[in-house]
Amino acid sequence: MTQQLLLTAIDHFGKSGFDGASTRAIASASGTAMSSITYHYGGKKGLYLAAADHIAESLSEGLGPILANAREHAAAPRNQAVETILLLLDGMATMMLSPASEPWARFIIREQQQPTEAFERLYLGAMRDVTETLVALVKRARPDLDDFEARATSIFLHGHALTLRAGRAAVHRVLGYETLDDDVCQRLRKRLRVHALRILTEEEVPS
Amino acid sequence: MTQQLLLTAIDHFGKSGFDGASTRAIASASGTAMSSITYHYGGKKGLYLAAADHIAESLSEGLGPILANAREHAAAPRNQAVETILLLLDGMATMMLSPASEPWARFIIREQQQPTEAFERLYLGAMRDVTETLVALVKRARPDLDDFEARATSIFLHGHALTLRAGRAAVHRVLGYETLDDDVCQRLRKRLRVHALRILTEEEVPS
DNA sequence: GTCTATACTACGATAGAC
DNA sequence: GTCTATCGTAGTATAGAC
Repeated sequence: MTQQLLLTAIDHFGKSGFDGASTRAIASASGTAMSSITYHYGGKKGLYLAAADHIAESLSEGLGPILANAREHAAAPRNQAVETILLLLDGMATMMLSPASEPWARFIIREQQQPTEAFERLYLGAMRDVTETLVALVKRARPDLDDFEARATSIFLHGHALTLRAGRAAVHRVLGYETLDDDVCQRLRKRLRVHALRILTEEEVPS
Repeated sequence: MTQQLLLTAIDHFGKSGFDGASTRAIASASGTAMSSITYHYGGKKGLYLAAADHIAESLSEGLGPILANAREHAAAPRNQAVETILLLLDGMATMMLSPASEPWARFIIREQQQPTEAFERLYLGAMRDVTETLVALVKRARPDLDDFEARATSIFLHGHALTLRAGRAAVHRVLGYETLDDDVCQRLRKRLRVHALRILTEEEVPS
């Protein structure tokens, strides 16, 4: 039951924000009484933070295999580092394109605009692993970049995947599709791969 | 007074969403009575839509000169098209990095996750001009791409600027800065330019 | 542990004074 | 055009039955 309460909470908080979501509605949609939120989580804020923790856990689990693989190649030779980054980015893009990510991505994006204690938990619990792994790989793939440039590059690479969620409504409009079917998703991922490859390939030094 | 009401509304709706924001708080922060919202906008929903319209107008005005320049170069030769795109992207990045964009960007990002009638107004009133101009320029810069590829490329290029707002909290963490000063912003824009340039340069065909 | 009942606060809308 | 006053509704929290 507490599991269902968490899933419903992520959905409602993501859609309406902390203030906009109502504990009555969350409890009702979870098939229980509102007072069970008080019993299990101590109140609305406790439920909100528990929802953030649950997202962090799911995220870590979802990217777990890819992240483990990426960490193994943290000291890999350059071409292998590039390929590892492409794999990681494709995993992130696949998540962002999946309908399953809609509820928790909404929650995270909302927290990004106005971070609270919940963002701290999201970042330390799951996001930091991803970003720091990505930065390490970028440094491996592009040893010519300094620390800032490598971090900025990581942000923009990560941003390719993020855009597919954060700008979803615009993506639909620009492509002219009301839904993104498997074929479209695959073509978007292909394009993302091409972009990343070009960004990760060191510039030829002109004579 | 109705101007102040709109600005406050954008801020409150952006932060708390439609449900979470309260007309009492908006009116109070604007130095007027709640009933003036009913008088001027017919109610909470009317104020929300008026806020979206106001954002669309501001956005159009803000990017106006750059967009006008971009449209002039819609049929420009390739190198010029690339340079025009870089200019447009830099303008968008500068907006996204500016503290002034925080309130309305929050509003738009929220609408992107769960579009309502307000997104329709934002898109048709301002965003479509930007995206369609960008798509036309990308086709000019990369005639080797088909329609879908050009649109996907436009989305990801646009995404570079979007990421600076939508993932702002993560940007702070990854870079290790609590605020983005002028120097950091300039280096981020420089990096964005490098990425865009690489993406817009046609691949050499390997023998 | 899960429910119902209730206390208290804040919401949006509206009527009416000025 | 802007204010105050008020109505009905819905919010969170809490107490207490079972």
